[in-house]
Amino acid sequence: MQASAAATRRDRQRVSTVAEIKAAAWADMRRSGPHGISLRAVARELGMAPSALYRYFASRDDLLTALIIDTYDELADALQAAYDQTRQDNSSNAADTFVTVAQSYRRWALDNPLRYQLVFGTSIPGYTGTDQTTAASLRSSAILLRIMRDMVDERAVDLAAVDRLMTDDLAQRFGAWSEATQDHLPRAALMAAMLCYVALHGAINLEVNHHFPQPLSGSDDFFATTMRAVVDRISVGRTSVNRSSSPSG
Amino acid sequence: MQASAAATRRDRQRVSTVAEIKAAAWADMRRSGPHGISLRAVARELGMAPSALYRYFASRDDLLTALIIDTYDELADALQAAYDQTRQDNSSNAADTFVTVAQSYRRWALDNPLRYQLVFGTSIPGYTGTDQTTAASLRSSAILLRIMRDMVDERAVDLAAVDRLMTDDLAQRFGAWSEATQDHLPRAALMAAMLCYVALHGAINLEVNHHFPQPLSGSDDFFATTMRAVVDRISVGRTSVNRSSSPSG
DNA sequence: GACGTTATGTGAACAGTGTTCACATAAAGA
DNA sequence: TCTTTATGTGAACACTGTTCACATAACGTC
Repeated sequence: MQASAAATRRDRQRVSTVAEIKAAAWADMRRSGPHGISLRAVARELGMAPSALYRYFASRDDLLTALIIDTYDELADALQAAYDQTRQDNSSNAADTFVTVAQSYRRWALDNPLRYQLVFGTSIPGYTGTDQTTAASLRSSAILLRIMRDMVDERAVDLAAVDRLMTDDLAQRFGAWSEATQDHLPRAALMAAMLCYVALHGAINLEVNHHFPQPLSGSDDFFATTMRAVVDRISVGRTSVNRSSSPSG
Repeated sequence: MQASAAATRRDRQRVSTVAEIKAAAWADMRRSGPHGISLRAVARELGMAPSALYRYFASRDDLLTALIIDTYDELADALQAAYDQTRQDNSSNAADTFVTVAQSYRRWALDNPLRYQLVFGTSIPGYTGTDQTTAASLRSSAILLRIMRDMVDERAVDLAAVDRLMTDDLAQRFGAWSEATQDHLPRAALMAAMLCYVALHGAINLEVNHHFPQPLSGSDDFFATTMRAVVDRISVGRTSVNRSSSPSG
């Protein structure tokens, strides 16, 4: 009887094989696009029969789901790292942190377009397993909500102004959401977070999918300015001014 | 020799067959998802040999590209109709028109999720033919720019404020874009349009792909309020106030 | 009208795919 | 040592997109 971490040798072999399969699948995807993954190609690369893969993944879609979950985790790691690094530099406020984390989000998406498209594109044809994938996405959104918590604590969010935007229906919906969360962010803060997230997602998604107009392609400033603008929209005492040529630096 | 419109009977037969193929492809997609389209299934549905389809489309990807282009046109038609209808009601200003057109955009996307995902998801594995598809997308963006033109004419956009947001690099990029367009919209107006478009795309894309938090699922108000907020962000004399429970009505 | 040309459709074939199944074999636990 | 369990094999099935030689029907032209 060994320690439960190492477990039996066969167990260790198993996780190693699973990792190999995933690695080969990523390599295959790098060649054939997000949906061009082929079980047989993966099996060929590992030098085993195609049917052997079914000992590790119940189907091709299951393999894709595993890759999606890993990708969510990877994104969350990137965001968490950016958050931690910016926060420990205690000269910057929460609004700056948001812009920095948003930029690292974009950087990750542009550096890993395949991973991004796998997660935020039309993932799986019959997309089952929505339970697992949405659970995996929670870590990323938790980081964004954490930043909003910081902003609220710093009195940086104009909660009254955002509240004034909401209809009765919206106030009720965000109120319900607020009560469902652990740390009860004010409903206006959740609305503010959604406003930021919508802009963040829209900008990145358009850019990764090449839906940007030519003159903006590859512009770091546009994204930074957009994030600045939206965070300014929900801030107290809107004082956005002209910044030097590279606001990301 | 007949009129060039009707052309020969064979030509008429051809466009009819093309239409039938597309219709069968849409039906197939309704069953098997955006990427589950099968040439053989389409051929089976039309009662013809699979190889016969190659007389009409050079490949499966070509068929998909045709569907994408048709979809872009369909979306542009929906936006154009919303624009025309709102503008002829000359009591509403351009900012209202933007919100209305944005809502019809969202409505179209929610009513036709497959079409939407086909265009804005990870379209074609090796996505060739970007030339044709981007050309087809121009009609839709032209409508949004047209609304921005209306807003500028109504002095509704705070061009100075938006200009103050831009870095030197951005000012140059948007300046180049402005000179490249037909009616020379001020660079700040183009930036303002992009800010609106980013929010519009982000909100719709998240909702269609089910990336919204539970309490917001199916909320018309959230989208309307978000669009209001972003258009207010770039407007002169920001006067956004609480509206009645259904701002879309 | 008849005649060559062009467009359209057929069926077989090829290479590839995901998935299943009966079977072998190596490792693990009793 | 013996039984159970996990892992791997190879053949098979039912698909897929695509190509090719071949037939046929409609067309433009003489």
